[in-house]
Amino acid sequence: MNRTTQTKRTTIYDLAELAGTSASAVSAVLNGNWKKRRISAKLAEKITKLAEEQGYALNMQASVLRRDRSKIIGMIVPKYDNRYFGSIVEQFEALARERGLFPIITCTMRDPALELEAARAMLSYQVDCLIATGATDPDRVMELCAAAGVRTINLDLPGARAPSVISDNYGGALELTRRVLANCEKEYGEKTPLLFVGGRGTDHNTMERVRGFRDAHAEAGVAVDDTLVQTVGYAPEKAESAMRQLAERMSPLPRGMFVNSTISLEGVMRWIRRSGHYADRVPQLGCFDWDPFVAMLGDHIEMVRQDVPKMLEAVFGIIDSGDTELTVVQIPPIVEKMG
Amino acid sequence: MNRTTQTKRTTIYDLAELAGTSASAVSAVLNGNWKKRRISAKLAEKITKLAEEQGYALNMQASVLRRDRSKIIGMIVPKYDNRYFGSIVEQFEALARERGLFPIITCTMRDPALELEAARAMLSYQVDCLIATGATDPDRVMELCAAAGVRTINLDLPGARAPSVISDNYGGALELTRRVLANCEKEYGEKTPLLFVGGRGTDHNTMERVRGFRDAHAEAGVAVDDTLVQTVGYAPEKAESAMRQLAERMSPLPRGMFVNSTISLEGVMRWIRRSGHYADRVPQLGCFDWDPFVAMLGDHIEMVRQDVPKMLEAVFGIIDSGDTELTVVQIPPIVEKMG
DNA sequence: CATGCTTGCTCAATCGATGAAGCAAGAATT
DNA sequence: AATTCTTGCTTCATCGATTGAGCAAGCATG
Repeated sequence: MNRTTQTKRTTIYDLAELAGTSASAVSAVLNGNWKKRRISAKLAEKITKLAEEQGYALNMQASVLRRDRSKIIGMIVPKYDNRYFGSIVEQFEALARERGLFPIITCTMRDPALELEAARAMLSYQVDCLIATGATDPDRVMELCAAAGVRTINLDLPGARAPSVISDNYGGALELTRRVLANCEKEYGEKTPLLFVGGRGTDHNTMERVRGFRDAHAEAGVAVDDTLVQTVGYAPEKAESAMRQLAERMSPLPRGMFVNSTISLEGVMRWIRRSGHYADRVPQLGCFDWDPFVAMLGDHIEMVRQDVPKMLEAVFGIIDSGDTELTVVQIPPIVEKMG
Repeated sequence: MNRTTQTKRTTIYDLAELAGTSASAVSAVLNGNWKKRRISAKLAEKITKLAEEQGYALNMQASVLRRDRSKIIGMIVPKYDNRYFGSIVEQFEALARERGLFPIITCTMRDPALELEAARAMLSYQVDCLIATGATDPDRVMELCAAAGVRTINLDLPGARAPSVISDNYGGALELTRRVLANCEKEYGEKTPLLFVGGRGTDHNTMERVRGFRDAHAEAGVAVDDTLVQTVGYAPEKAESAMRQLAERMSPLPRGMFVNSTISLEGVMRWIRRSGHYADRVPQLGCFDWDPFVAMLGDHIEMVRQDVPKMLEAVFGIIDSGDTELTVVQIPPIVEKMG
């Protein structure tokens, strides 16, 4: 049968027959430990050449089944619609590959049920390790994995039962709020409280950012009413409708805002443009997360950029060291200069 | 040993022993064809309950090894740093999961070598089908896959040897150019040629877009000099330096531009802001690709949004039908209204 | 010349799931 | 009573790679 139209793939048994040797020798040569198995260089070369000629490709399913470690590393991630998660995934793939690990990623659309289903699927594929990024219920994921003897690391959002790598949300929010407050004062000559929009009131990051937001206000001697904290979810639509409702109940609207993610900012900006509420004077904005085009939107926006390279180095640092301590590593985000 | 601290995973043999039955029966029950195998409902229920209790998870490596089809579907994708590829990946995952397929995705960073390496890795994992998205050398990928009897579908960029689903690049570019030309005329009262920036001069999409760009100019009776077509690559830095160099050689600069992707636009916008060249009057822009924040950048930007949902429906349509015809399906992109 | 060591391999069990083939017990048919 | 059919399982080979154990030939040592 012609090699290019074959339907059966070449296996080590095929190569063994062609080389007039055993499958065992072929396996040893192709997975690199032929020296340890005392295969002669001559035979090794012959087999290698044959494998190349025949377009042999290892069957990972068979290989993983036999080995104790799969060298597959999984990640679940909420969405691919923003630069933050996009760069997390890019970095993750690069660092995994560097270590000879095969990365598989699943996007959960922020759906807790999908999160667990995805984790289960990854366990079925025998991942050695699972990174839960921005998981709504990291501890539940961790539990599933623990039952299968698979380690977990939380990224972006911390969990109580596995090592976590997150941004210094409090610190970033504190600094961001300070800057926006300062911009407001410069622009309007008075100290007024900002509005906090976006994020889930129940997630750790949002709570920490709200804490930073409040503390920066306290520092400046500005009181923050509870209605000014609108943790209505991340989706643009939710931020948009929160703004709409707020505008009905409050006048004048706050001079500035702390928007919790670019994705919420999308909704806020849409509302600002459509409603015309800030037509006379643009609000001073702060956004927790970075996007190149947001940075170009004007000189009234400050941004915090989470330090994705450092975060992923920390994650792989934990993986490499085999650490299982329940540490929470906090990586300082970068507060971008305006303009 | 306690179930929660175990290191060995539960297998069908463990369940068989606990249920006092055979592994074969357990397998039949758990993969759903116990009716066909004439297992009694009573035993089925018992096994199902046991599996649940023991937190049994199928070992996919073993299962795939035995079956003829893996139900794994692969995709290679250039980058995750823009909305277009982000939504492609999100849609891909969703549609794959809908069909009971397990999606694995690899990002190639636009590196041709990584592209092939990634394809090889996916073949090792026995993918049933591989989607090559925006591949620099789709035919080489296709060749690799064909040798393993795996079907390929090209997405975004067409290949000569596998079915392809792409945008109607010519039509989109034609309409986009028309609009930007019209905006320029409205704004400046005269018909002048636009600048085309970004993309690779060798890739099909860019060539088609340039063709649309030229034809729209011809329609309007405007001549396009070759120096006005700067297909210098997609990266922001490349677009930026192309602008810098152009500004040294050309004065006045074009009134408007056709920017070939948001990622190139990032560089163009950066240059515009830094150089101050368009400080007096902003250029009229057209961008082939959509981004929510770009849409907010001002009323001088027109955008073409590729119809990702339709494109992926087309891809899965081909997969579902088992088609192998060398068709190129062209999906019309959506030309967004300004503002 | 017997013994032990080294070199260069092969054999066969194994990983976990799958499914064709087969078998035993009871029910239905002739 | 003998036969066929049906039900409800079990047995066992198989997928492809891995690896501990073992074996034969060649060489060195006492």
